[in-house]
Amino acid sequence: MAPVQPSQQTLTRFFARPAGSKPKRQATLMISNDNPTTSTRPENRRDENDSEDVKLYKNEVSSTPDSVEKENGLSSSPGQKVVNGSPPSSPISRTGANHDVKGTKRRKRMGSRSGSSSEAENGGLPKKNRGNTGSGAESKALSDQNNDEVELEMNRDEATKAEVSSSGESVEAEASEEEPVLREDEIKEELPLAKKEFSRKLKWPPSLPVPYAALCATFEKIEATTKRLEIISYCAAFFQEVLTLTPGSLLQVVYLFINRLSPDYEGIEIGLGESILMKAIGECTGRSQAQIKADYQKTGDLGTVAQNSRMNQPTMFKPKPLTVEGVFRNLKEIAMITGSQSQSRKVGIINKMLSACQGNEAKYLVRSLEGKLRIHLAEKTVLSSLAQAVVAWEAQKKGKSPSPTNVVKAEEILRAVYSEMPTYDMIIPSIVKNGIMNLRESCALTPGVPLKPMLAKPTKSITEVLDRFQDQKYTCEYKYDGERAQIHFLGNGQSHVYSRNSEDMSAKYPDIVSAIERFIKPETKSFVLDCEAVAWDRDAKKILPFQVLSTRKRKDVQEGDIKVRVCIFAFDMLYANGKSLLQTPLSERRKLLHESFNEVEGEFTFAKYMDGINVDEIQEFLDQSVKDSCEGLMIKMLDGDESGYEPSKRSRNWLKLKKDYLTGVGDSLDLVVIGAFYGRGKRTNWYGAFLLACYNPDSQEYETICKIGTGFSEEMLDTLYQKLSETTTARPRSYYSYTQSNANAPDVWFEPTMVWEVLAADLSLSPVYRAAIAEIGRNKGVSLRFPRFIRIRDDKSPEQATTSEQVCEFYQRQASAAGNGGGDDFGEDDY
DNA sequence: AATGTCTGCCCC
DNA sequence: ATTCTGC
DNA sequence: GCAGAATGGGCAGACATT
Repeated sequence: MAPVQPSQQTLTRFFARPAGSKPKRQATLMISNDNPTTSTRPENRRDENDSEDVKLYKNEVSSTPDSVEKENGLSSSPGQKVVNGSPPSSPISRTGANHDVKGTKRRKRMGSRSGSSSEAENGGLPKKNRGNTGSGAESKALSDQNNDEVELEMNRDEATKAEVSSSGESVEAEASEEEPVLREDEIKEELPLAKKEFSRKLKWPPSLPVPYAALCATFEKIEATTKRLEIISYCAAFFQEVLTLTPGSLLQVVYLFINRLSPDYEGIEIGLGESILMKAIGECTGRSQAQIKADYQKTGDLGTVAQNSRMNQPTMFKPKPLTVEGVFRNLKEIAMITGSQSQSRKVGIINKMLSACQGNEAKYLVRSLEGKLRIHLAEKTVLSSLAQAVVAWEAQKKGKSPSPTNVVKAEEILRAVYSEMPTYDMIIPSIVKNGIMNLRESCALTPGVPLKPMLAKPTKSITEVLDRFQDQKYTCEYKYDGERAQIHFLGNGQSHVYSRNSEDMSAKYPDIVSAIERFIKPETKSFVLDCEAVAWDRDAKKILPFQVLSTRKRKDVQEGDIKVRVCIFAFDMLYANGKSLLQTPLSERRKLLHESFNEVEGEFTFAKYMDGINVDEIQEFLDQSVKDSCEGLMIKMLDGDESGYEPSKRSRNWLKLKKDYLTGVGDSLDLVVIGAFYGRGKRTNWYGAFLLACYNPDSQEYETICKIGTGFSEEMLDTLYQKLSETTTARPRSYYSYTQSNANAPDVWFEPTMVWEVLAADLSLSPVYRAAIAEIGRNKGVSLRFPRFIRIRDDKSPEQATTSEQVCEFYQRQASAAGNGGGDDFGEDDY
């Protein structure tokens, strides 16, 4: 909400870096090994990276020699052992390091958890940590002094002000309109200051290509904090710089920030993942796959692996520094390569880029290729930042200061426009040309461009639903278990089907595309519908499970070859005959929907619904929905301001109620932990997921049933690592039944010691898991859909875990509950 | 031609 | 998909 | 409550390998 944020919060509140964030862990690691002074290295490290980047393009792209010498001096200053932004590769053994990290982390965590109840006795640990990390702020100031004395003065100045403004911030965020004066101040003073910091470090000559290093330096800054306002300020400052110096590159810059190559519906994909990336890194650096893999395990980040191993390859010629344009072009080229040898050609391009990387560029390049930037910044934040940057830029052109009112307005406009037309290819040129305030005129909801679908919040009980909707009018609809389908009809006879993620599925559903006109009443000329496409058995005239739908072909589907038929269940209408209906209340949208189409059984029907009902009726409707092969209910506000269609918002205006959300209702199993996978990102140095099994008393074997990776608090993950790492075995026990050929094998195997309660939405027939494989009798085991951890069952031994027979019963019961008459009868041909 | 591996703003 | 976490 | 980032099963497709 707050349109402008004091960037200098960084300086005064550095110590408040949240627990569990990556930098914190690094700091913690070092605290445990070094004295307090050296524990400030992470801050130094970042500064140093910055200076490296500055050197990069100041020396090689252009020539503003101003602070280069000073910064060189800083880079070579003693005591800065971390050169390339990696955590210090600790001399102690991995195990030892883990113990230190986890020990410290755990104490801190528990301390902060119990903080309110026993502040006095536990407060010491977190405070100690804070103190140590907090000295980062001092050290930051110190290095800035080396760096640039003038800025030090500014920082101190800012720091004082930040104390004031940040203390008023929480109040202001909630009552944003009451203090416009303060905001005005902030705008005038602080935005330019944030900008100034970047100008000094990240300037490039006007109209020359944007150095990739400048973008990566911004990523680095962003990654170092979790404060959203701070992130936005870095992001916005960089965008503004791009607008000022090289406006033509803003589109590519934004694409790199959101880690995409084009609008989703164009379907341009990088088409390479972890495996090939590891191969590329190995090839480029002359290191073995085993080494790469070990590094990956240790750092939890392929980007860091690439950055650390990059230097090993001697280069004869110093490659030209990377530019945003060049990197973007190469990424797109990689995405376009297809056919035989395509993978090695992709690797070739990657290697060329990697050897041109300097400083932290390799890290972010690899993360871009992976498709995960992991810097706590994604679409929504980029949107806010973009709005701020544009307002500041537009004001700057007129020699004025940006007004906070305009910032708020611009953010609103941009958000609304983006959700209706999520296409930066249209939005950014329009902004640059016509200004952000006029954006609505050029970009609005248009059939042919998919909009972000409205999402629903999970609800834990019927009571919660009633609490939310109180005495207001609401409606309950069946939640069908299929695939979201946004159907567009352009009026020229053309139609398209888009998925929940705005992928163009028209090629997967030629049957829908050709049939849609039969369902339209004559007066309906153009529309956008929100629907669920559900697998449909035409003979039995009933809904088929999601697993059947997913076997449909996706490409080059000929209508005659279609094996899995679908029925469309329409539940909303977003656009009709040239008019957007997003602001229209649901009751009217639904009325319009029903007036505009004819139902055809088994092909096109309206979602079943029931309006304005009480608890018992909801319960009954919920049960009925499950009997009718649905997942549960959607509950939606029917009238008033809150009943509009809000694209991309998982708003409280739509709730979803599924039987497994209700405590004590879903399928709950007690399963044995027999293996684990190392975690990545924020789960580095922990297990990120586990392999579970049920028990078969007949064979006395543990049969794998699923992996599990959600439902754990960080504290629990820590505990689990400590407990389970002591039960590892070199090989799987002989009495474990699992699929061997598969790459599904865990990183570590355990002895069977622990039982967990696990919740699932459904049971599925699995190609890889072995649970109840004999009982089912189709040479397929059973697995769980949407498994999540509930709790440890200390009261159960592994032999008391859920048995294969019980798993089989669960599976059969589910099939009959769905009205399948005692056994599911789908897909028998396959077994 | 059969089989194996990897990938997906995949779908959920 | 579900879930947890910092803001 | 939002936004982001961990993680699940399982499918068709695309390539690589045999």
